[in-house]
Amino acid sequence: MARTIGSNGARTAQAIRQAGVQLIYRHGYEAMSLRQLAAEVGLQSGSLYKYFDNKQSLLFDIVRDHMEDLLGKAEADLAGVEDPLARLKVFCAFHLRYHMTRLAHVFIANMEIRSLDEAHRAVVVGLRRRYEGLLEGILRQGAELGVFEVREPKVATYAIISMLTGICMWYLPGGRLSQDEIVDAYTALVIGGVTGGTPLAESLSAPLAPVAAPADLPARGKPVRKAARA
Amino acid sequence: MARTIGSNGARTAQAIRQAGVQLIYRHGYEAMSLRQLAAEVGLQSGSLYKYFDNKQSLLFDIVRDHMEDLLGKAEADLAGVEDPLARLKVFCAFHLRYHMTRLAHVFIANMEIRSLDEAHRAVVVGLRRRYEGLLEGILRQGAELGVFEVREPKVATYAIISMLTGICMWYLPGGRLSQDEIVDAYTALVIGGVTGGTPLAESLSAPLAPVAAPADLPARGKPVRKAARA
Amino acid sequence: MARTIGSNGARTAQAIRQAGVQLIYRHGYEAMSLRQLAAEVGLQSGSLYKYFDNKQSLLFDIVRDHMEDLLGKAEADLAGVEDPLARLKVFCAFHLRYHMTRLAHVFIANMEIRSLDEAHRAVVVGLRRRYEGLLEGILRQGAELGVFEVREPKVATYAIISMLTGICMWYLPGGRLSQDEIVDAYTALVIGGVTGGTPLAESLSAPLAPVAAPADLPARGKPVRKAARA
Amino acid sequence: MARTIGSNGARTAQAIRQAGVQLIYRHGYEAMSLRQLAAEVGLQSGSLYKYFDNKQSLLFDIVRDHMEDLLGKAEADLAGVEDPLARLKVFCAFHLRYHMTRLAHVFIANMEIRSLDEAHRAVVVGLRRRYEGLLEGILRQGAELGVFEVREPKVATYAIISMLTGICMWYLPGGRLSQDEIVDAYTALVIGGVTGGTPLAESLSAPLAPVAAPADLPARGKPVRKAARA
DNA sequence: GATGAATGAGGGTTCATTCAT
DNA sequence: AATGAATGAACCCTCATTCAT
Repeated sequence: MARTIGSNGARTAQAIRQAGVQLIYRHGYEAMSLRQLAAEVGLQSGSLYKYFDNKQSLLFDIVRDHMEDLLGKAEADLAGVEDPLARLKVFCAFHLRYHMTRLAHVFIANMEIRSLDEAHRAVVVGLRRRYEGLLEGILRQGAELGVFEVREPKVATYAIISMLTGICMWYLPGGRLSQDEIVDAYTALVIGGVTGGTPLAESLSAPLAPVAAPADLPARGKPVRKAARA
Repeated sequence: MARTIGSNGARTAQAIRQAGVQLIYRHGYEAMSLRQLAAEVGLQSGSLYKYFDNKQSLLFDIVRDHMEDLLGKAEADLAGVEDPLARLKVFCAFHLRYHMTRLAHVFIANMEIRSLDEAHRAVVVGLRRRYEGLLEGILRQGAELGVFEVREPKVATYAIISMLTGICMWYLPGGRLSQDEIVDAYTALVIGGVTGGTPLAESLSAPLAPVAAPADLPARGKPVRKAARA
Repeated sequence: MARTIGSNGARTAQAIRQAGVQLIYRHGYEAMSLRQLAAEVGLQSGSLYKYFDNKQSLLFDIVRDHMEDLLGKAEADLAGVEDPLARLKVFCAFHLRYHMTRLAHVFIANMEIRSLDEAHRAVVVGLRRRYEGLLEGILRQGAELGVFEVREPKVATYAIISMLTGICMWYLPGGRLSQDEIVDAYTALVIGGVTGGTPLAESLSAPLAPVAAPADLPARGKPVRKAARA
Repeated sequence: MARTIGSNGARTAQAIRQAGVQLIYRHGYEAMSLRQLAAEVGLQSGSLYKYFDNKQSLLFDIVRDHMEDLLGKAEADLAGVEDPLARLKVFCAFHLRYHMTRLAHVFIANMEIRSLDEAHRAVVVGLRRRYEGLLEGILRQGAELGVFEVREPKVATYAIISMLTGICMWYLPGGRLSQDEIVDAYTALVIGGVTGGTPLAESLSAPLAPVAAPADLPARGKPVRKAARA
């Protein structure tokens, strides 16, 4: 019944993960050095490699685990709710609360996708697609049932998720507004947006002049002479 | 009327700026190396220093110039429009078109603020505040006149700007939808959101269980042992 | 009793210090590159940073340690000697022997103070002041007791120390003269100087025309456009 | 009788020389950059090459000209003075006044010999030898005539020159002491030293323990793997 | 499970110098 | 006489990573 000393390993692994999340959150993946991380958990930097294969996989693990957690919890919250409007409210509330509770993870998952290499990014993008699919499904269902007025469910999905996720750019626990108030404020915007507030008489954008394209926007995706990531 | 063979300062400066924008857009500021940038414009990396003081100031110049341009053009577009609803439509259309036309600049300005050092970041954040102020003013004015139903103008401002700005995460020129269609879709969401679609019976978030806080979210702002940016 | 193959931290640290002293001695601090130093001890240049924080601190460590050693040993040699003349002889002998034995350190400590940054220089200058204080104390004591004839003890201190230290500009072990002979020769000059040889009839310098100041000597301390040292 | 505009060139050359002296004096030859120098005289750095072949030759010109000036003026001052004691006084006074008047040149000539390449250094060392020869001649002459008591004229020469030259390490115009007072103080030390003050009973250094040689002083002149300067 | 010495590549940056204009 | 664009080499330094112990 003796407690194995070795269980230390699991604790260290957890400490690394937590410190990694905080460091990436605060400085960015590229700007975080493994020396910093090691110092944070009281190790030599070389010792970190007992706990991950390389810096990249640390990021991937964090982001993947986060996305799976997000997806799983969202599905759990939506389970059993049938009505599209109710489902949308549940989704909004879940998304907001989750983001307010896990600022760091969420921030990383949104900002550091670019730092993932091809293969890892594909996995994460896939998970993200599935998560977006939840909302898109709700919007399509509601549109079919006539309760939502959404012309472009795909666009609306991106728009709503961007809006809700934006909370992690300004929210700080202990601010003036309670989480409930924030959820209400955001949800009102979403519900209003998809149930059509004041009807729009005609094309809103017609009379406006287009913005001229600047010179420095050549064909996107043009390859760089040397790959940025070895 | 002799044409200079290779060296034309102004042209080189412009080429550096454009290549810099593209490289930062595609790889991120931290991940872009000045050797890469120099290669892109056909120079030695040391020669770049004829055109900027250091890597940081290149980023700052790009972001500052962009923000001032954005702010100036927004104000120009709004000039003379009085009605809050009309102003809101103008704002949405302007913001979206601008973002669709300057994906790279916009993306950088949103993603790389973190890479700016203290002093530079303050300047950019100030410009951003002023830009947000435009929208917040519109929302407050509309709320006072009773045409908008917005409980928390600050939150609504953040929410709407996040939503509109999110377009630079997915939009690619030449897609299925025209810029007009995209503007319409987004604008409908915004207008609906602030004019209140279907009224919300009661607090929307009440019945939902709060998300448990994860272990790895200690007090934010905890100092890192060694500053990431010297 | 296993012998480590290659890596022995303490030994490497010592090797770096020694090679650093030699390289700075021979080429000067500014002219010595860390690549050179690394090559000298069989390392990659980056590996040196396990052993010091930066090039500047390597220099500082060398100079500070040297000055403390010098000061400590001088005080030890003088301990218990009371008579000013005897103390002066001890000081001369100590200083000369020390300098003949540690040419490189001494040379560095005298030539590279300028390469130390503000804070480090202050420390070293402080140590140097204390060392000079030893000699000045001896001269003042001797003057009070009437055994020395020294009008300006401060000037005499600088003069004597310059004279004695100058040995590191020409001395090479194995030369024609033994260390004893050299010590005797220098000490005779010092003792004669402060005990007053042939009395000086009148002001020695009066009849001589002053040297005209050259044009290139404006007010000293005029600031340089850009600081040499960041 | 019109003033040629081109005479500007000579003025610029002079300005460069003066600024160069000041910059090298204050920062050291290695630490001075040609950009700094160019800025000081209001030129582009490339334009400096109209006035010298390279950085090295700028230093050489400064040092050589200074040494020749020093030597010439010393010889002039000594001309016609026959008596060794008088000659010694003249030498001391000349040397001190010259050094107090040309701090920058003198400092450079003493500190930057190491920065001269082989061939240039040889020239300067030759001039320095000739200058030392003046003093050595005086000492030998005085010793032969019995007015000086100098066992090792070579050592005494080095010692005295080091002592006198040391003034440029601390002297600042406008200090407490006049140049006359300083000259007197130093000259008294020199004259006393060579005319033998209190006779030294026996070998002064005999009873003192030798200083142990440190480990970091291998054979001097050991070549460096790579030449410091290309 | 962890150390600590070391690597090798690459980072941003500065420099003396060249040369067409 | 001077500019200003550019070079190419070298600088100090940091990094992720490896591995014998």
